[in-house]
Amino acid sequence: MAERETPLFLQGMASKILRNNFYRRDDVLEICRDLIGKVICTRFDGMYTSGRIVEAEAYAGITDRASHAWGGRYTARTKTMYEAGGITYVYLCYGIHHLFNVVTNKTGVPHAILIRALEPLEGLPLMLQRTGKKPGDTKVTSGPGNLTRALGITTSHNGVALIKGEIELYDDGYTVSDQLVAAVPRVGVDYAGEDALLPYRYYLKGNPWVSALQQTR
DNA sequence: CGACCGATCGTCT
DNA sequence: GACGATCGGTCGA
Repeated sequence: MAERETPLFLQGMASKILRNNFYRRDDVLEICRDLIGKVICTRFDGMYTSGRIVEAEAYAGITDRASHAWGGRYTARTKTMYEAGGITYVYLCYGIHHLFNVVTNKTGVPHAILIRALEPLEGLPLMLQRTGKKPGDTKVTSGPGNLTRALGITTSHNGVALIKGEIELYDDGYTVSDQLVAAVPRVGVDYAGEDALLPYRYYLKGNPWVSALQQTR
C-alpha cells in the first residue's frame, strides 16, 4: 500500500508531522509554547479541515489543582492522560462541549495541553456548516468547544494516536518568535486555588482568532 | 458593553 | 446529588 498522502496544502512545503519525540518531552510548558503556530489537521469520513494553533493551555499533572489528574486521580475518564504522550484526551464539558487535549510526557505522567483556538487554514466552509456560524465569524474556531465542533472532534476520538490520519499535528515551517507569545492565567479554573494564577495559557499576541478575555498585548 | 443564566449529561463523591 | 478546562442568549445600564 502506498504511503499515506500528505495533506494537500502541506505538499511541497517544508512540513513534517509531529511525532512522539515531540510529545514525550518532560516540560509541558515548553511543549505548549511550541504548539503555538503548529497546524492541526482532521480527516473524518473523507472530510478534511485544518487550522493553525493560536491559543493553548498546559495542565501539569498531579501537582496542578486545575488538572483532572490533580492529586493522582486515576479514573475511567482521566486514565487516558496517564498514557504515553502523542495521543488525544477528549472529554465532555458541561454535558455539551467536547474539549480536545494533546497528551504529553511519558507513561504514568498525566500531562495534557488544551487546544483553545485556531486560525482556519482549510475546510472553512465545512467548519461553518458544522458550527452553524456565518462567514467572517472568528468564533468558528475560537474557544475550546467551538474549535472541536468545527473540526468534527468528539469524545469518540479520545485516546487516538496523533499519527494515524484522523487527527494529526504538523510543523509547516511557520515560526513564532517569543516576542509574539503571551503567557497568562488559564480560563475557567477558579476552583484551582492559587494554581489558577499560574501563567499556563499561551496565545499569539494580536491574533483575531484567540478566544476572548484579557487579550493584553 | 457587563452580569447573569439556562442548556445538558458524564463523572465523581 | 452536585458540579463542571463552555457557549450564546437576554437583560439592564
